[in-house]
Amino acid sequence: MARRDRVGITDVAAKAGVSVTTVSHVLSSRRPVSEATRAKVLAVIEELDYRPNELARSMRARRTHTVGVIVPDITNPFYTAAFRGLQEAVAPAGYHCIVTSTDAERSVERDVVRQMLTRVDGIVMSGADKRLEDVQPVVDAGVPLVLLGADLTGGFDVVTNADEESGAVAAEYLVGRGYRRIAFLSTESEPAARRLAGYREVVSPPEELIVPVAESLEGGARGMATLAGLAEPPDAVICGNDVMAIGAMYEAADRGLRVPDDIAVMGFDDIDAAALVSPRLTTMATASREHGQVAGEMLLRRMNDDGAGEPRRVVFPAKLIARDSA
Amino acid sequence: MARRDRVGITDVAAKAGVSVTTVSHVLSSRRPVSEATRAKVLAVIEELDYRPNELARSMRARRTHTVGVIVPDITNPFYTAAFRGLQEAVAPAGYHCIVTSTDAERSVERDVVRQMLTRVDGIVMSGADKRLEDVQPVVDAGVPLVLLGADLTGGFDVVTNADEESGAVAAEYLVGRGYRRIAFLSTESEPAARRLAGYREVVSPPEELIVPVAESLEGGARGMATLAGLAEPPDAVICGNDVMAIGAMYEAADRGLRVPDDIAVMGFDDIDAAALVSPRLTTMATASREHGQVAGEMLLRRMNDDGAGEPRRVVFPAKLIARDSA
DNA sequence: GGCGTCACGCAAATCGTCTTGCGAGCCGGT
DNA sequence: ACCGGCTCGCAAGACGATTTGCGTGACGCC
Repeated sequence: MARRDRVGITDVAAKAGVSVTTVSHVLSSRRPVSEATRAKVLAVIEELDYRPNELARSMRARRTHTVGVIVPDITNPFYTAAFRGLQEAVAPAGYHCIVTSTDAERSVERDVVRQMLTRVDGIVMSGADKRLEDVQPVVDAGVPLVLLGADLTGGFDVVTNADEESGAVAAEYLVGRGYRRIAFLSTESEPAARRLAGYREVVSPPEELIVPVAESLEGGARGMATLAGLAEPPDAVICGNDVMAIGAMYEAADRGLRVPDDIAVMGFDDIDAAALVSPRLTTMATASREHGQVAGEMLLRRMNDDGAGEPRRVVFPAKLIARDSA
Repeated sequence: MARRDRVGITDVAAKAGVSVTTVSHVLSSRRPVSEATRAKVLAVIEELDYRPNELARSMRARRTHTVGVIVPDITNPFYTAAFRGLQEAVAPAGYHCIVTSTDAERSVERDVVRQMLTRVDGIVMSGADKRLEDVQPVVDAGVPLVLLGADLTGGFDVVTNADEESGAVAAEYLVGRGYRRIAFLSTESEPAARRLAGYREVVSPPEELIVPVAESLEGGARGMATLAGLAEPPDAVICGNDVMAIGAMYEAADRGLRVPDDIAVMGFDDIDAAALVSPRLTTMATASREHGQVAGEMLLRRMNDDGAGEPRRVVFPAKLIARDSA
């Protein structure tokens, strides 16, 4: 590929008429350098557009100024926003991010982690269905780790969402608005299960009002159909996430049901589309960006202020976004 | 941080009772090794969970198996999907991705590029408003580059979208459906300008039908308001992107205008919400994921099959997603 | 016994930078 | 003339692996 011969520290030294030692010391301030030579060296560095080879530096210093980020699906807005926040937190400290989307494949994830271990200073793993065995290799390697969106306990920090509380808040909100028969469209995913649990604590519903569906637009629609067919249909429904909620609203519209007059609909996540559908969807937001930000800050601490210390756990509180659908 | 003492190649050699040379050779197959010792070495590697230090390897080999990705905003679904495609293309070849979201800040971008140059084998830069001067440093450094979403010419590959054609196709579609007065809500952005140009070639509209607005939900709404107030209002409107189109539909609904009966609405991008609003939005899709995939493949070629050769240019054709709003 | 092949070890060089002990000039002060 | 500070050069060692020329036993074959 004939990568153009990079200018090295020796080139700078030669051109500036000093030794590499001195150039290095100008850069690191590890030894005093006279103002005159410092200026000279900096001028040459500027002129030659010299950038120290980060690889060599990393090798010597045993730190790469890089953090590894593992997400199940970067296409999912939650992870995207979290990554954004994470980067905002670590970039000012000079850290880059290696990102890998694993499709939630455990084998892929394992390989990626192994590869990463020798090239990053810390790792952020995300995904609601993480197990201890998935993250153990990182802990064993002594690499700082922050878990995002899952809630495990081990030698690492955790930042997650108050899903259960969130489910409860949603239910309470509906109760407060006067709804009496509140249904829940649930799925098998971890967060949905916790949201369901929170809802249960508030309303103790008859089992027929809890309908398991697929985590999709169609799933939501089918759930709404099932509920509408009940002998005694609900007057409100909480859906495992916003996409399902939107699907449910469609089905309601198809059946001539008015939202929220005939049936109220709530979702979770506050995706972009939630504010764009009509009626605008009332939902429980997740502070995804803040998740990432906090994860980044925690990781920085572990990587710099020398990471020992108790594992920490940050849980983001539920946040209601009241709009028109409930 | 007391990173646990990593096992090195010497540890493996010692435990296997062979020399580092041999261990290295079973890994690289650069010299023949007897089946017996190869097995022994591999067993020890497994047992010790040895992973060669990628940094040292990269340094020696002068290649990092890492590509740098620069996007204006990773939160934007277009770039997210493109990144997904990119990763799908390069991961099988053993490449990682360093991703940085620059907020389209030129200064940030410049710094990031400089940092990246010493640690990646290739770079993908994206953003519609790239200028030659932004990418020149990469070319100068002799690092393979692929530009995504912008259309410049230089010593690098380009993959972009047929925005102009896309605008023309949208206009033709409306004409074909019998619409006669077709308006356009435009913004200052590059892609929007090209889409507008395509539309102009098809309909040669009176100037009053081209209304410049802000690139947002509100912008779309205001644009619709303006058009509705015209002495002779349009019967269709093409919006610079889907978000504006959705805003326009809202305003139409507020004014009692039925879409598409009273006025048809089209957008660009095919964002998630486009399929979720009602009526479902007819729009021109961008094959974002494919953009990334192709970019990845092009970059791989440059990095491996030894990159010389004519710069290549891939333009994705327009793709109409016909739904209910037009 | 001579010779060729195999399989492997040894040791040195490389990648580009940082770190450090040991001096060596130089200058000013006494 | 001596001494203490400064400023800087020299040279060697690390970081952890890859690569290679040169040997050297072992073994088999003629």
